[in-house]
Amino acid sequence: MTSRSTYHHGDLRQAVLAAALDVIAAEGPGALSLRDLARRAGVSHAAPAHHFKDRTGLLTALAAEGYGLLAEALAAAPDLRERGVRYVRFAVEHPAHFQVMFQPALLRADDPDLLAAKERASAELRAGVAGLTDTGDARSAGIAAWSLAHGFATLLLTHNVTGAVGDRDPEEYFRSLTGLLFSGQLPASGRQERE
Amino acid sequence: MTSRSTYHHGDLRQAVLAAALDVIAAEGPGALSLRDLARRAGVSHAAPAHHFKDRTGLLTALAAEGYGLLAEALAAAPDLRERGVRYVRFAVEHPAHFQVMFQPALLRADDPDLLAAKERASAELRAGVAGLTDTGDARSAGIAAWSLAHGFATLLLTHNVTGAVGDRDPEEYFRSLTGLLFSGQLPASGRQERE
DNA sequence: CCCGTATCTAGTCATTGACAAGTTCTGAGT
DNA sequence: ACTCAGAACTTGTCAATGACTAGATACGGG
Repeated sequence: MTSRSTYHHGDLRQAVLAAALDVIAAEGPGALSLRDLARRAGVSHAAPAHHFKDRTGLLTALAAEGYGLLAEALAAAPDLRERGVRYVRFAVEHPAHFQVMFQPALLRADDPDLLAAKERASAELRAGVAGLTDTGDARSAGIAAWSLAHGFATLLLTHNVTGAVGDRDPEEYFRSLTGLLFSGQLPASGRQERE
Repeated sequence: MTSRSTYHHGDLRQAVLAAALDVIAAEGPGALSLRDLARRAGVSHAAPAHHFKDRTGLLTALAAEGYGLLAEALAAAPDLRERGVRYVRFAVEHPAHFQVMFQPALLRADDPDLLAAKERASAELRAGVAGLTDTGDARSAGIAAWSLAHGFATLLLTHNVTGAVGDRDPEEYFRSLTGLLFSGQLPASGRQERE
């Protein structure tokens, strides 16, 4: 990709997005440099700006893409637990997207594409608890489930549970976690001594 | 703080840390600039570097401070649920610390102070599930509880549950979430239709 | 074939992080 | 009280970056 015979790159937008994902996954969003991405794509230093306006624009495009992928990943899940598993799988398979999606400070919050994609993903999340309305507060139930999946995914990506998960498949581990929770093994309100 | 009669600032380290917390809470870690912090403290542009080596050093110091504060906040909680509530409270009251603590890419992972503080906080987290060993896998139970609290805290700080929480106290809302979970209101494995 | 426009290049400026070298102050030891 | 080693801070500098502007090139509809 370093040399290029034609004046036009052909698919610079996708090339930059792909390179950005690599950089973010490896070194985080802070290490992202438009000029570096331009070099990787073999174009001049200002070329990426034409597609994304600025750094924030690029990150916003990535986040929107991420929400779209998440919506796809969650679609047609058989039940709530499986939806959680897919949420975790998404985070593991798309760590760069996931990171950017949940750092509002990096994004243009009012971007139309971002809002639309976010709404699609949000609808999928809500669909996961749509059938639980009569057993309690569906919205709260959804937030509880989302918190569990999101927290596990985040801790996973920040290397805070690597020891416990070990060689096990993270998705499988998460499945067992949900089993643990809903079987009542965790007496959250039970008193206990300070060790 | 803009003018200063003495050659030495007196407490530049603390001044820079405090200013950094303001910036991060308002605009995220990416907006952090050592030179800007120097200006706010009324010192020359290179003064902060003497205390923190570089940008990563500053962020690492903040993260270490954060883990110390978290360990304090969790200490002597009466039960697991209350420990979760305090975890959420910590995130709400120290959003800048919380953000930095869970972005490994920003930190020097092998920093001794960071590791020590992290270990203290980790010990407090483990203590929360120390009494549950006979009811199941204590480590997994701990990770489940941590995931729930961490996920809710993260979603809260990223403005992803503001609508649901509304005017309610986030801590109180989280308390009710744990109640929902452990009362078996959430049939995670129950089949359900696609809406 | 022509021209409007999308795509990309080249040049520039202010800002930043990092480093080096020099200056001012503090305080421990005698 | 004196010295001096080192901590705290300043000044100067360099390469890299984001953002902007103006201009060159190529594509595609009419």
